[in-house]
Amino acid sequence: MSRPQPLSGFPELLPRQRIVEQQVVDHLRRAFELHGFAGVQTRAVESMDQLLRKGETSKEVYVLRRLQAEADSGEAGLGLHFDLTVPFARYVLENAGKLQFPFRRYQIQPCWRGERPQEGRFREFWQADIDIVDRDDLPAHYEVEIPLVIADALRGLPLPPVRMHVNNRKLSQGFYQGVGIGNTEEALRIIDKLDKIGAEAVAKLLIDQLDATTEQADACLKLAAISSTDTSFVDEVKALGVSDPLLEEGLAELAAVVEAAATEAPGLVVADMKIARGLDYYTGTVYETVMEGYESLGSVCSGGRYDTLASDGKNTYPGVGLSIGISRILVPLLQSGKLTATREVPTCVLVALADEDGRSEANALAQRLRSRGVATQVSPSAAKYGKQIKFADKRGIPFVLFPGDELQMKDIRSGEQVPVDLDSWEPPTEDLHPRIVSA
RNA sequence: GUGGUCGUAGCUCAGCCGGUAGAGCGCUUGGUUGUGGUCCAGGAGGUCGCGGGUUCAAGCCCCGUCGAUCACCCCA
Repeated sequence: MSRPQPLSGFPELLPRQRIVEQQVVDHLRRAFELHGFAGVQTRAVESMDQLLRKGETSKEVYVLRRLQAEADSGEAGLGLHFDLTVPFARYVLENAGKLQFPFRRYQIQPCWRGERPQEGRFREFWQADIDIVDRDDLPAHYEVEIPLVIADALRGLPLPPVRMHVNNRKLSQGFYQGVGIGNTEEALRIIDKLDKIGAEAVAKLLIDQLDATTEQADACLKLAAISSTDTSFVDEVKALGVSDPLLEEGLAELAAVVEAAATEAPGLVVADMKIARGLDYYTGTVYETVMEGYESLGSVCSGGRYDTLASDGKNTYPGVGLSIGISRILVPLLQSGKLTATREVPTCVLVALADEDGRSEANALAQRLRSRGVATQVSPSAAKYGKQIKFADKRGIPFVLFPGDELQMKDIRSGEQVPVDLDSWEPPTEDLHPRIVSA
């Protein structure tokens, strides 16, 4: 068979699926802009040292190579970006003099990682990222605002409900140092495995790798077990009897996030003390989001606060951000048929053709509709009307316009056909553009 | 990157102990001489993912490869 096969991890959508993706992107973009975020695009490519700057986190980076390059040419190594946060940090430093701070931006672009693909996990995928960065100091209220923007953006999309698990690294690390554990970063990484390997294995790791006592490990696990949809977690943590200034700070910041979310986006956020995040540049609030019924996909929207990701030595630009995994969310829903579009073309009206001589007249009719924003195309041939209707039906085009002395518009779903005044006719709002529908 | 499972028509799948392929849906033509969807009758479409091997004979067995998926890893 000479038919080309797909490339592993590089999903391509059919027109009907792409319509869904486009509308999701449009919706997110509108929502971000309503919150005052400016759009930014960065190049696909970053220098390797930039990409690996923050990373012992051995990300699988796709490296760029020129075909004609000399084997030993000392070219600056280039690679495709694996997220939008690292390029953005670079962008902020590069343009710091031209940006106004605090700077809020959204960025919706593909990312690449050379990992082994799985369901919801690809080598090329789209992320929608929002961040707010400031110079030197970033007020904590932005850690409250960012998840609310995401909640607002996700609202109105026909997706399964999501729940955002939130923690604060100050809280966890403060707690760990409060109980006397030295390497709090490593403790976080170990706690992060809790869901996967279980409490006993985590305790063993804490004891073996960090020389924690049984009591210390036990305290860490007790902390990790705490979660609540309101601020009651604060008392639960305090009841563990650990005191530490950093812990207090983290508790207050997390309480602020949870409290605001509980009123502005009820049901969205849950404080969850076992959320740690593997990435090491997070310094405050951290977020992970799961989609109901699709927990196996992992987090579909993650992020957090980073104080030192962008720093040129003189100035630091602390920020907080969240990335929506557009491909991770959409591709599984599209492939399983849970999500689709009302049609596979933008066309709202098909102008039927009685005979080929009528084509220029039909073109003129189509243009009158287009001038008022109604997507219209003319029938490909003057086949029997039954065939022309079928042409529209197969694509999901809702209306067929019949030419003649009296113009008639047929809604091919209901079969209803009525005379129309073309210069005043408009389709029902829900038919003007394709819509996303969940099955 | 490591390991497991799977790969037959556009789609979903059947195919016995190896004997050179079948169904449903879809597509197409006609019944229906400009109005589709239902119904009826016909038709087209497969080098069995690809390459090699074993065999008189391979969709079926073996090896490799590509793709899908799962676990590890990591994360959107």
